[in-house]
Amino acid sequence: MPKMSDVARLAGVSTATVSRVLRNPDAVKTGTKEKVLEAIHQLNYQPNMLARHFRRTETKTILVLVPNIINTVFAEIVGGIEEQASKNGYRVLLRNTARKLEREYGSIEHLKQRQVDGMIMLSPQLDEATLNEISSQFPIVLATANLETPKIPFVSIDNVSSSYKATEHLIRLGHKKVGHITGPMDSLLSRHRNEGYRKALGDYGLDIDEQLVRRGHFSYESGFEQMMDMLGQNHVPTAVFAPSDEMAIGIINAAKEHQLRVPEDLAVVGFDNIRFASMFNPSLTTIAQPLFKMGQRSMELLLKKLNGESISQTEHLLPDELIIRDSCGARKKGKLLHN
Amino acid sequence: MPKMSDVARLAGVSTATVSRVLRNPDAVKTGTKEKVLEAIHQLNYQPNMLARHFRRTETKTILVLVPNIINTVFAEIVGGIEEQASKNGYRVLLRNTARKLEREYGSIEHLKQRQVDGMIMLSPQLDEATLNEISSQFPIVLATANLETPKIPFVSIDNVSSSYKATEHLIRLGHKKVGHITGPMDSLLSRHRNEGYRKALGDYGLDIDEQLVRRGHFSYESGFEQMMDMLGQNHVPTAVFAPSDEMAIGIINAAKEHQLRVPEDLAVVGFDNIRFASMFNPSLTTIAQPLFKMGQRSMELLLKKLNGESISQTEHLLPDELIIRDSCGARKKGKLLHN
DNA sequence: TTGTATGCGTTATCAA
DNA sequence: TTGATAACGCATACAA
Repeated sequence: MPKMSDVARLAGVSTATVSRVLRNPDAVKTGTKEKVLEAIHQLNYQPNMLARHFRRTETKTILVLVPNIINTVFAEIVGGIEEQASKNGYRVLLRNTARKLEREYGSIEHLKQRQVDGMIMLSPQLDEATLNEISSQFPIVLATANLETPKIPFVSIDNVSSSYKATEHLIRLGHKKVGHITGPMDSLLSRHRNEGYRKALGDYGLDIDEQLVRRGHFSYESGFEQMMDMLGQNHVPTAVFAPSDEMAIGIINAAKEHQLRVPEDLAVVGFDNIRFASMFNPSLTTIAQPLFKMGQRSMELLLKKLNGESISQTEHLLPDELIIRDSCGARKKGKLLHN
Repeated sequence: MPKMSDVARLAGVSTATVSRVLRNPDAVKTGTKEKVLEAIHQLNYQPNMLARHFRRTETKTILVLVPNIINTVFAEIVGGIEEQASKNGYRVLLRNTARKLEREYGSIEHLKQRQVDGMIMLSPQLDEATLNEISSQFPIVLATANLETPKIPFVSIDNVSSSYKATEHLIRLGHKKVGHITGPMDSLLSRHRNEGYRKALGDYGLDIDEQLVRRGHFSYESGFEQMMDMLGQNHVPTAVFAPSDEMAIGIINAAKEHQLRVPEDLAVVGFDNIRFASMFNPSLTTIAQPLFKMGQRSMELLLKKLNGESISQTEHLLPDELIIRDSCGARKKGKLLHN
């Protein structure tokens, strides 16, 4: 492997000049520059990035902390981050936390050891105080995370209003008994989605029937189980809002087990608009989060931090959208009205 | 940030000793070791990894090249790689090629510049000659890839036999007109799956009806479109083998559009056993690839290469499994038989 | 078992 | 505009 000094010798200049040609070409006379470039080409020289990183104490690498890479929601965000990062000469280091708190803590070591220049945390579980502490020392950005008192830039959607919108949609379709299976309540995001649901019911003068509100954790299984249980009671909803599409599918499959038709006997609205939402039968009415864009935006914010630019705003709520498909019954209703 | 010399001073030893405590503790007397560790603790010293990497010309980082991170198949393999990597002190750098050949080429620069110690390529598109060329210079391993003349370690399943198994299953259920929608035929993997399909038909004395063999590219859309087209003809299969679950779902939805019942009117077998396969209606009979394990194994092989161990075998075919669910009709048949 | 001294390849400072 | 040279922080060969 040729090194800078080899290039310098061949070009008849000093290593300093070679370095300049690479990093600050305008500071070198055209003639010398050409000689150097020619030598670089001839030797097929590649700078030793390890030396450069060491010398400059920067890695051009960012760390992305993912609770679960197999989850398509996170995978899509990572896609957006990766795209924006490589566009700007940054590389993406991936770390799966498997939702283990100690792994989130562990990632701080990476930053301290200067292994990465910054970090994006997807749905972090660390408490705000700790996050603020980290953020005061290193460039970090959060995604699909909300903060009670935002001091760190984060990218999300407005989970309260989106859930409101989803629930309202069901209410407007005439449902009085709208149930909800929540995400884990230690997550602010879940609490927000729960809040939006309750607010909508309240605004439309509907009482909240706590028997129709169950606790789950975003998964298919929890949706299926909670719904099976609910349908085992004599007290049954005509519509359910689920905080994830996976859960919505679990709910629908539970309904099918009980010989209920969806949407005729039970209307369901999900959340995320995963790829399979449109392939499922019935296709899911759901809230679409702009996941890829959220990834891009997170990286943009991190780039600003890395470049020392100031970020005026910490809260970056991207627009979500209610996608109306078949699971809520709106389309069938529409057809009936037009017949 | 305290450095090694700070620790050395505080502990009253030389930097060499501190370095030894960190990297080769057995070479240091217990007493000194304790002094040093105490100093490290007191100063909250973290080694500067950039310096270490530079000095040792290794990064403890590997590159994973992914055709598409949003695809759950790849995401799951990456999960396995990540798990095995972090278990062994390696970090995973992710690079999305978006199936662009130039990005695969570009990744070679990463290796040349010593930015990573090795690379795992998922379903690479580069030709074997180029791959061999890279492999002769750098530690690389391939996953979900097969090679005509294996010179590089790769992890895969036996795509011929698995497809044979899937097709055979349909034939044994009594189907004579078994169709197949292929993946892209420039991929050896697709050709293998096609080969298994043809072999099964041949072995069971069934003629291959080329009208029932269509070309697709693994996607839902291609499955849907090709099946819609096939069902538009007067010449229709009673069973179809699809080389991906997404495609199988597309096929099933196309069948539903044509008022066909699955599996009664059309039996379908997919491939991959994605998470959604069991949630879909009907649940998919499919070939399960041990994706997470394949990721782990790939990393294990790369670790061997990185440690200079010899790899006796280049071909690592992991066992796949035919998962029988509802889309093929075997369960219903079984029920009938027992009634 | 420990310390001394040197170098890894690049970049930044300073002087020319 | 260029060159000489000194770092950057750690690891190792060699000496003690």
